[in-house]
Amino acid sequence: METEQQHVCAAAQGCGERDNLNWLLHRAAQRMGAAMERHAVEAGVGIRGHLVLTALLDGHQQTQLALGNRLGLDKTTMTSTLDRMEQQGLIVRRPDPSDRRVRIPELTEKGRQVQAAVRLELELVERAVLEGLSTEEEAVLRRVLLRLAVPEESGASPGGSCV
Amino acid sequence: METEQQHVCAAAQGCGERDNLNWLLHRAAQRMGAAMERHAVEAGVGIRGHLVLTALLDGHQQTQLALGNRLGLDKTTMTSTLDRMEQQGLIVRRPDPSDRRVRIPELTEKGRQVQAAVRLELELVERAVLEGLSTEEEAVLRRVLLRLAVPEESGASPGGSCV
DNA sequence: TATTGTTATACTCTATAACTATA
DNA sequence: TATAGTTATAGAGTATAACAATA
Repeated sequence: METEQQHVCAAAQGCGERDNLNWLLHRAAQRMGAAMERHAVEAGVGIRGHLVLTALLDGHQQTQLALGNRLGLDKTTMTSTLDRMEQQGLIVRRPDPSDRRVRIPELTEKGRQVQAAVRLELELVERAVLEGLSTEEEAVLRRVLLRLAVPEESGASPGGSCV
Repeated sequence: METEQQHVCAAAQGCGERDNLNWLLHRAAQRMGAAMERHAVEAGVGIRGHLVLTALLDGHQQTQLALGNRLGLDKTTMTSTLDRMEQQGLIVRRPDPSDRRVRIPELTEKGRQVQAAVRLELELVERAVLEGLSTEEEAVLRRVLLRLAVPEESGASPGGSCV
């Protein structure tokens, strides 16, 4: 019916959703999240749980609140997520002697193993999704997304790497 | 306590969430969506509604199902979204004489006005978010995100533009 | 009085299934 | 029998507020 030119995009103001950066971000996140969730759950934890496991990997001791702020999780979300992970034996909550209000989440050996296993699965998904991109394109993507996701720190660490 | 080198990122496998492409996408989408939602709601419709309005702008007549597939919305989500928009007088559902099962959503004049007003607001947000990026960086971002968000079409329309 | 963490509550988004009316 | 759309329901994700223990 409209093979000729397929409409010239309504008043030169873009074609709709494809020019909508917010939509692009949400769709991309939705698709990638769904693909990863499938693989992660088979390996014993959701992507939310894996995110927390990975954040705990570096050995920094931090309160639940600090961990939530770092990952963009509400403290109530943090509680329920850690509840499930503690039941699964992936983490423990260690009380802090210097401040008896706080609890420091820490990886268990099982948590470390599950993190590593899931990480391999997720890397495969990520690699498949990024296939065909040049090294530079991927670098730009990561750098810009980091700016959008963690705005205040992008200027603080100009080197780009995490040291 | 650890000013020296701030930990060398746990076994060279990345610093955690900042190397997690899925997390970057979700955080970026979450932050941008929140910023846009605030501005959009003041102008009379949510970002979800504005997305639908914009998709209807081009005048293509399409069923609710087709519209939902295009935007990545479930048909049940589509129904409730259109319900609200029809109550607000932003769209009408026109029955299709050739197939009396389907209903074709169409913009009203008010819908067109609200779309334009909200669009101006959202463009300001988008511009603020992208501030500081080079033209090329923004182009790469949009192109790559489009590939992740709408994979099958990225190869079908090599020109990049939407004609 | 302020803060950490928990619980309760609610609202949105998403997905599934059941239902209708058409085809 | 299959499809478009609606409705009902349930599950996550997210946010707010109230609360207990502690600072």
